[in-house]
Amino acid sequence: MGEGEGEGDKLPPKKDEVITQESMKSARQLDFTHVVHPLHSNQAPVTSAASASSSIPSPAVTATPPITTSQARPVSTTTVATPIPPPPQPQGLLHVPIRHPERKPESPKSKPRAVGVGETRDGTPQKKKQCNCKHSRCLKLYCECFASGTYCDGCNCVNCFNNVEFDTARREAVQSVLDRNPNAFKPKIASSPHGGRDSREEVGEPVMLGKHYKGCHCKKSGCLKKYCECFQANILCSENCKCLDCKNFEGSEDRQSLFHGEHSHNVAYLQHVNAAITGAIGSYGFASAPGPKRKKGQEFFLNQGTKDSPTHRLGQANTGRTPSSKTDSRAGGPSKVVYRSLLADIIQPKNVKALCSVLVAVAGEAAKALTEKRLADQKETSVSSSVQDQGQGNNKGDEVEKAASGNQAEKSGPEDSSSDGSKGRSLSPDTLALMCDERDTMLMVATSPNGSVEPTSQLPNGGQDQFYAEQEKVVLTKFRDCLNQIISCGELKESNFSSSRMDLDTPAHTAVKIQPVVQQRPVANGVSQTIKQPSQRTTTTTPTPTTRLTTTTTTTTTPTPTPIPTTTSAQTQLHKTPALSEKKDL
DNA sequence: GAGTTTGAAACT
DNA sequence: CAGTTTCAAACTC
Repeated sequence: MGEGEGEGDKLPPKKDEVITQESMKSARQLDFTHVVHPLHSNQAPVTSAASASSSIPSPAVTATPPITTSQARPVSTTTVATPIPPPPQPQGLLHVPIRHPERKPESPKSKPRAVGVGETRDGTPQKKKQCNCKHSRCLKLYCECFASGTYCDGCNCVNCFNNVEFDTARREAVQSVLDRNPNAFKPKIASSPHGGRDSREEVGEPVMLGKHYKGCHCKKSGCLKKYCECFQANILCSENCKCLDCKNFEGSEDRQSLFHGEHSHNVAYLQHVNAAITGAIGSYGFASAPGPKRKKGQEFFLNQGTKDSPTHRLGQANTGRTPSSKTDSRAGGPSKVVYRSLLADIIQPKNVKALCSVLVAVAGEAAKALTEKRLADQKETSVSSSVQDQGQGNNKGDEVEKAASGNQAEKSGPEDSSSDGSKGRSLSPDTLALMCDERDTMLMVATSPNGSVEPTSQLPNGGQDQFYAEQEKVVLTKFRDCLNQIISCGELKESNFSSSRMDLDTPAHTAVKIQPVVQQRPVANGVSQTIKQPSQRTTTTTPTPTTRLTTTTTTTTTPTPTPIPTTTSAQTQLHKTPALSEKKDL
């Protein structure tokens, strides 16, 4: 192969790519009118208009995360600004997973590809894969960008037609593809036929996603490599698949060893764990969303990367895996492992944000209080020193303080300190860690007129570390309290879940019953507690806690319970915690 | 980074 | 619809 690539004129337009201006309809027209979406029922519940547009391969209307959300970013390529005026579309369309999500999770072992940054539905930055097409002009489904309905953006492709300049050709290609397969631009991974995952998740029901509507046809990969679309999408092979020697089924030892065995420390696994935890704070971790792209994510996952969507991967527990021959032959192993925290429906991103705000506010308060205290101490010190020893250096008070601090030896001077602080320690580490969106707020607090809260400018160097230490202590204490509240929340939910399971322990709820548990070990800081497993019928898969998880492992990853505490009530519960309610006071 | 393998997409 | 070819990603070395 390889012949004929190069300049576009060398590529004779194939019969399905000949551009006929007269007959050509706009991409939107094409996509909105004649495409039938039998799979729509498997997608997230959106309006009919949204469903129609969800298949539109034009970036202007696909509303895939990378396109729709990246406009705030300084992306300079032409693909971001779409010349096509986007048709009116429901907001819900923005949440339609990107097409071909199974392609998106970045393999930890794959080559480092040039990537752009997209965002998942919740705004989490996520890598957008970029194609390397050479012969398809990015106008065939071979091209991931084209297949996902997006323009190529910063890709490494050659002779790319998948951009604004060649929009006409692109539209024609779209039409051609749609003629062949009206579902070509639909997500190939169907969620539960019973409804969208969103609605299910809102009621706390386990999100069962993932069924390749065409199925894979793998022969040699055992469906345990990313060649397999199912595997890549973190889903199990289904009865739709026509694969040979499939190992991507529940209970597969190969598959389990891949995820939980000797590879338990690899990046993919960590992505799984992280995705699970991400889910605990409200992210869907939909791998696909290139997402999930936790996507993907991550990349589920895992992302993604991202095999970053455990829930996604395990999504077939009660969906579509109808008792087909394939299912029957494979089932029998342990039930599916759903990495989903009890807190998944409790902790929402806004809660995290609120927590950050609270902590930042606490930091500010602490800084203020400490500053006042310090100034008072300094007054006393200076007075006493002047009385007792006027002949000695006028820095003695500072020296004493330095000695008390015990860690200021290498301070070179106020300027250095200030500059150092601006680079590294102008804010305490915990504050920095919390400052994601609160940076402005924090700066405002720090520089408030009466506030004397700005330690860098108002405190002598000698006490800075101690100052920060004290501030840190206050903040971390508050953070610990908040985490304890969250843990209590989860325990409450868990206990409700456990009790309710007894009620639900009927054959009709078998799928729920068999969900196993992932139990997080308590973390070293002693804050978290060992969470009892609600079910003993489950296989315990204990992800190895990593340093990356140090903070978040204070929450427990447990199976998704039945919807006992609804999201609303759970959130209310969370908001009742002193820590979060304190924000109002502040 | 180059070459190979793989399976989906495209084609016949 | 089945078989073959093309293609690009995944993977290996």
